[in-house]
Amino acid sequence: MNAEHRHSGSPRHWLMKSEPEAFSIDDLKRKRREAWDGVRNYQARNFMRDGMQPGDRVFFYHSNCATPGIVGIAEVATDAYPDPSQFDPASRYFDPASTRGQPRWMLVDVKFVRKLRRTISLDELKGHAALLGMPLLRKGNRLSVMPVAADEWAYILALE
DNA sequence: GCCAACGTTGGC
DNA sequence: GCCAACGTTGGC
Repeated sequence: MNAEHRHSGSPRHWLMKSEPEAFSIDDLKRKRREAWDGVRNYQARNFMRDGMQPGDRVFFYHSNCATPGIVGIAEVATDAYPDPSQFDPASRYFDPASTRGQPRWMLVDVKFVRKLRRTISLDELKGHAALLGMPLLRKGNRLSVMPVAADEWAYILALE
């Protein structure tokens, strides 16, 4: 994806993973809005930097927990900007190779939209042939930010 | 807690 | 530029 694809067409859809022990959908609900810091994977960064625009919808996914799955909906609230944590030596996300002049890591703010009425678990998603093309379901996938096709988005919402 | 899968790093 | 070693992710 590149700059010429930005701001064209209808809003895109995304999926963002978070470990609920670190930051859950309930945390987002309480705070209303959050800077999605700590992404240190280039592909995930590129989706935020080059693909996301304010108003895009996001599936909030709980990973590394008892029942991994989609638990809510958020919305992209900003364009991408430098992740402040990369400049903070006290942060676990500090990156000594990054400079303010040439920041390596970008993020967006996301805001809470709603919780799903129930968790749509990873296990359940795997049971739908229509969804098997999702990067989320690819074996060994470790991306924490990924696109969701419009038809997959609608299909999943219809499961709720 | 285990470990497969993957991305990154660094020696050469 | 190769690739082994290492660290991390995340399901189970």
